[in-house]
Amino acid sequence: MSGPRPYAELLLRLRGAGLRPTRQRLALARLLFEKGDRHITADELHAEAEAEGVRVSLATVYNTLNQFTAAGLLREVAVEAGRAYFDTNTGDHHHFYFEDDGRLLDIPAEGLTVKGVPVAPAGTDIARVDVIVRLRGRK
Amino acid sequence: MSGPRPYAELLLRLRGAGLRPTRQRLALARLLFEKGDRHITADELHAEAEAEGVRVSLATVYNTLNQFTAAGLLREVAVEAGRAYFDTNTGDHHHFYFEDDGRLLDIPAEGLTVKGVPVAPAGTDIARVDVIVRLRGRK
DNA sequence: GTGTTTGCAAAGTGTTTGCAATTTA
DNA sequence: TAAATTGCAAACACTTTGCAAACAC
Repeated sequence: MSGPRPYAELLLRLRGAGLRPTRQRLALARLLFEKGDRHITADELHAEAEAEGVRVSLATVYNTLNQFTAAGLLREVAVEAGRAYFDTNTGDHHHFYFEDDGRLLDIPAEGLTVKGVPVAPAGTDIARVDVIVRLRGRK
Repeated sequence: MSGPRPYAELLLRLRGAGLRPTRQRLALARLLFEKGDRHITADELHAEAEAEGVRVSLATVYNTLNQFTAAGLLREVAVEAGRAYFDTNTGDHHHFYFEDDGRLLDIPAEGLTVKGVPVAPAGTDIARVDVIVRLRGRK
C-alpha cells in the first residue's frame, strides 16, 4: 500500500508531463493520486475540491482532466454514453461496472485474459482492449 | 445471408415487443433490421430516414431507439462518452472500435473468449461482459 | 516581461421531456 | 372513443471555448 505521496512527487509528476504546477493542478493531482486508484467524473472531482476548500472552476477541472489524460497520467473509461469517467490507474486492467449506481471497480489484469482477439484490420493497430463486466443488483 | 425481411415479419416483431406498429416505428425498424447488422446513432438513423423521405422527428427516433432497446430488439454499445451507438445484433459478440472515425465492427463471439472473470460481487449478477478492441490508424 | 493558465459566461453537443394534436386499435 | 404515439420546442446534462485577468517562470 502506497502511503500519501509527498508534495515533491506530485510536482515532479506534473513537470514530467510538461504541465506547470499551478495551485489548481497540484490540488487536483493531490485529490486524484493520493488516495489510491480512483474512478471519478469531472463533477465529482469538482465537488471534492470545493469540499476541501480548494477554489477551482468546473471548466478548469475539465481542462485539467483532459490534460492529465493526454499526458498519460489518467485514462478515460467509457461505460455509458453521457458520463466520462477518469481512472487514476493507467496500468493494464479491466472493470466491473455497477449499472445500478454507476460505480466502477478495478479487475486486475492478472487472471482475466482475453483470448482469440482477431488481428487488427489492415492499416490499424490495437490501441487497447477494454473489458467491462456489467453488474446488476440481484433480484 | 438473410434477404430483405418482409413487412409481416417487422410487424410481428413490433407486436411481439408490445409496440404499436406505427408508420414511424415500421419505417425505422425497416432501416434498422433490413440491412443486416448495423451500428448506428440516433442522428444517423434520423438522417437516413429523411434521405428516404420518411418524416420522423429526432425526438421520436430517440424514443424509438430506447423503446427498441428496452424491448431487447437493440442493444446499446458504450464506446465513447457523448455518443450512444445502437447495435442491431443482440446476440453474444464483441466489437472493434475505430477511434479515428468512430466506426464499429462486430467480432463474433466464437473465437474471442474472456477467461478468469472474477465472481460477481455479493448481491450482484453479471449482466453482460463487453469487450471493446480499440483501433488506431497505423502511423 | 512573456507566455501559460484560470475563471467566467457563453456556446456546443447529445438526449430527454411536457404537452397539444394526431393516430391506432 | 380511449389509449398510445408523435412532433415541436423547451429543458437538460455534460463538455468545450473565447477572452480578459491572474499567475508561473
